[in-house]
Amino acid sequence: MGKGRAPCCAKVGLNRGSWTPEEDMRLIAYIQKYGHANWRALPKQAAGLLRCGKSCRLRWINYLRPDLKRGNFTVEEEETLIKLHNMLGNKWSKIAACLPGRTDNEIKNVWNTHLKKRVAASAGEQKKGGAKGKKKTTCVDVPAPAPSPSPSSSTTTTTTTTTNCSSGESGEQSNTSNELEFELDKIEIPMLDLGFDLDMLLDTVTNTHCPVISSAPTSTCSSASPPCVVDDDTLLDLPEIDIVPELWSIMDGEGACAETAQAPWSNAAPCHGNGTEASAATADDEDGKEWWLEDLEKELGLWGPIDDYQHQQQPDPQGRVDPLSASVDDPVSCYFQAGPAGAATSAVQGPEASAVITDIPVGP
DNA sequence: AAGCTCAGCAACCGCCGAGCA
DNA sequence: ATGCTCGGCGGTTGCTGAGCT
Repeated sequence: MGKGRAPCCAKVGLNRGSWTPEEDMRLIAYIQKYGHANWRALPKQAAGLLRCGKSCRLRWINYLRPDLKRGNFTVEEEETLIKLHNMLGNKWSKIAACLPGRTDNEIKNVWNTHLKKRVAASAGEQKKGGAKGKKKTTCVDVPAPAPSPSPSSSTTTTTTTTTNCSSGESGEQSNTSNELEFELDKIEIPMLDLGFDLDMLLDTVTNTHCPVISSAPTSTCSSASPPCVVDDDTLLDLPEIDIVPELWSIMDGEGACAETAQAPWSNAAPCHGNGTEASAATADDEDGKEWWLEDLEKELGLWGPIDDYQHQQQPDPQGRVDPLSASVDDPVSCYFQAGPAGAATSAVQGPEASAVITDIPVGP
C-alpha cells in the first residue's frame, strides 16, 4: 500500500522552517472557522497559508492546539512517561494519549533529551558496576520489552525502570494488547495529578483513545485521537479556540464571530508550566477566557505593550529583521506590528482603533 | 569578550495503515 | 483486487540559546 505516493505537497512555493506569527494566526483562524477535516486541502483553502498540509497539521497538533499544556513536565508526568516508555517503547503517540495536553513530539523530545539519560543513569546504578561502557545512542533508546513485574514493585523512583540495552526493536513490538493489559495490570503508575487511574490507562492504550483527554473539557483533538468531525454548521468538534472576539472581528473584518463564544472549556485553562504567568494572566482577564490567546501571544513573542513589541522588531545585531516587520503592506503584519494585545485592547475600546486590519482571508 | 560545545526544541522526512473509488 | 489519497507515526535534522573554556 501507499507505494508510489506523491509527495504530500509540491515543495515549490511553500514556506518552510519556522512558522511566523502570521502563519499561526492564519492557521488558527482557519481551523477555528472551518475545522481541519482535510489537512491537505487546508493550505489551499486558507488563502495565504503557504504551507503543506502536513506542516499545518504538525503545527496545530504540536503547538497551536488550545488544549496543550505548556511548560516543563511535572515529576508525575516524567515518571509516567518513563513507565509508559518502559511498557510501550517508542510509541510516542500512545504515550501521548496517556499524558493529557502533551504531544508525541514533545514527549519524544523530553525523552530523548532528559529522561533517556536519567533512565540510563538509573539503570547504570542498578547494575551497580556492571557494564559501564554503554553506548549512549543505542542503549536505552531501544524500546524495552515489557519487563518482569518485579521491579515495578517500587513506586516512586525511576530506578524501577529497567533498561534493555539489547539492540534492535525486538522487544517492544512483540507486545500484544493482552500482554500489555497484563503488564499494565501490575504496574502502578503515579498519575497522581493526572486524574486518571490504571483502568483508564488500560483503556487508553488498548483503544488508542484516551478517556482522560476526552473527559477533559476540551475535545479529543489530540494527535492520537480520532480526527475531528467537521460539519458545515458545527464546523468541527474541536474546542473553540478562545481567541478574543475582537480578534475575530479583526480577522473577519465583518465581525462574524463578534459574539463571545463561551467555550465550555474556557474555564479549564490548561496547565501552564509555571503557573505564575498563567495566574497573572487569568487575574488580568476577568472572564478567564483569554488565557490561551495570551499564552500564544507570549509564546510567539507578541505579548506585551506596543512599545515593547516594537522594540522587539528592531533589527538584531546581525541586521535581521522579523519578517513581519518587513512586510508592512500586509494588514496582518500591521496587526502584529501593533501588537495583538494592543490591537485587541483597542478593538475592545473601539473598532476603529483596529481598523488597520481589514481581513485575514481564511476562507476558501 | 569571543569562540566553542552542547542541550533543547521545532520542524521535516519518509514510511505505514486505513479508507475509498 | 488494485491503486490512490490521506492522516498519522516515529526517526532525524537543523536552528537557537545557554553554558563553558
